[in-house]
Amino acid sequence: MTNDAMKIPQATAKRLPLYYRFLLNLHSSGKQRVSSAELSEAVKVDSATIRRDFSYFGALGKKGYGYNVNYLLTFFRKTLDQDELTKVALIGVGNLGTAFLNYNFSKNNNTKIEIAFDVDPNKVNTKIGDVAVYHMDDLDKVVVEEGIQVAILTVPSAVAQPITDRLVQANIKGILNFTPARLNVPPSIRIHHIDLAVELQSLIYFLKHYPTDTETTESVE
Amino acid sequence: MTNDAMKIPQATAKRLPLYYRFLLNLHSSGKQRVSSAELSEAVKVDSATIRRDFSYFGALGKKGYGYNVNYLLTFFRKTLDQDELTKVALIGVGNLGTAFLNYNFSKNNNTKIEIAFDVDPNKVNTKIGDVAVYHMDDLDKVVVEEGIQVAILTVPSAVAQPITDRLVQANIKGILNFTPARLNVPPSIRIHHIDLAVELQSLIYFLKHYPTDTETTESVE
DNA sequence: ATGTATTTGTGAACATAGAAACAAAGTTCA
DNA sequence: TGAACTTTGTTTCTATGTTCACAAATACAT
Repeated sequence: MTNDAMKIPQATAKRLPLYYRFLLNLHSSGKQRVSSAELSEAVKVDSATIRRDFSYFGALGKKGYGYNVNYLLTFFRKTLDQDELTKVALIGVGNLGTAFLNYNFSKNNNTKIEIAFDVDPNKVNTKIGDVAVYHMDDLDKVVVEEGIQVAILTVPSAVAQPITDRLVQANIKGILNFTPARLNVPPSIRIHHIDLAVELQSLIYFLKHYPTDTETTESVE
Repeated sequence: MTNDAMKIPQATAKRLPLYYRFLLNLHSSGKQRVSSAELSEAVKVDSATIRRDFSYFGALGKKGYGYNVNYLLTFFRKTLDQDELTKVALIGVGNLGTAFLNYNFSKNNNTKIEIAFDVDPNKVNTKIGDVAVYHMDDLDKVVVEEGIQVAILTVPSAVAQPITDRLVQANIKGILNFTPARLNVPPSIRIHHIDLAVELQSLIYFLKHYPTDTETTESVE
């Protein structure tokens, strides 16, 4: 296991892909250098936070100058991609799953959805956005054979746990869970939950209970 | 603006919808009482954290007994729903947007997607999962007329900012942004970003750099 | 060359979140 | 009733994350 970046704060790690994407944008628009202030404007993260984030990797910038876009880009490419490609499978080719398959991941990074699984006979043995769809029955076998390490779970919540159990058996390392179910997995497996209903509800809760700037100050438009 | 829950930590606020959903599950399975330990098992949140979260709202439980499911449920319904319904519009009826329209939000809570917008003539003037699709040209007018307060943004990133500007003009209060774009909005508007590519990339980063329990300790099964 | 402008990298202060641990209160059962 | 058990609510501690503020280093203009 690579130890060089072991103690980088999780909050920082979550921002890295974001920085990377905006650096790509800057690069393709021909920009040679960028300051933490400019980057801050683009990604909406405090400039001090950006400098702090970058500093975990050493001194990447130059005082009085800023950061060299190409250098940063190369550096983060190495850091994020970590040489080898991670194989991802998508489980459940419904609307949400299809959205993922059409999303062009590999364009900006080395992440690539290798295979998809579903039970629908109309989808099995077709290709959606360049990705072959297998039958769910073959999940265990194919995941092992292909050495899939990450699964995106976009299945009905009723089957989320049983399918997760099979993924665990098939030696998966991480799951991106879009179902509302809270999955039981051994502690060696990492799960990120993205719960669409919760996201919407909590946004609404914030709107109602946490007045934003202009509402707190006396003037109300 | 309701001030009673003003200083509840954001982390707590984000967990409320989750608690609410699991309480609904418990209720429909006939359970009368529940302890923080049981709830912890179900939602995968430390029981002390759950008790702490609940305590912000006062003493909702009984020592030696736990929490009354019905009472909690009623309490959270009031807290989350805040009486009046929040009107939500979905902008962009692609795969991701369609996933939202078919997702049965109103089943578990009062959140309801009222209208959708798209530019595709095949979709305009149809209904998808019970929600009418309008043409994007009518966005400004309809949003104002209907008093829409929240928008779910599932459009191509190229048009994200211009559409956001129109939403701001139309007096929207909050945006759930699924595009990779970081939107410019006045500070009075709250935006939650959900960036699918970033989620996937950061999961992979964590897998590679943050060994989980069983990998750190010597035994590996 | 010299002086002024920038802009980084980081020490220190502050803010937020999570978890352990336990007294106090209530429950349960004989 | 009273003793043993349960479980909350909160105090305290620790960890994590963010921001300020500024010295040090470099760039740039004249």
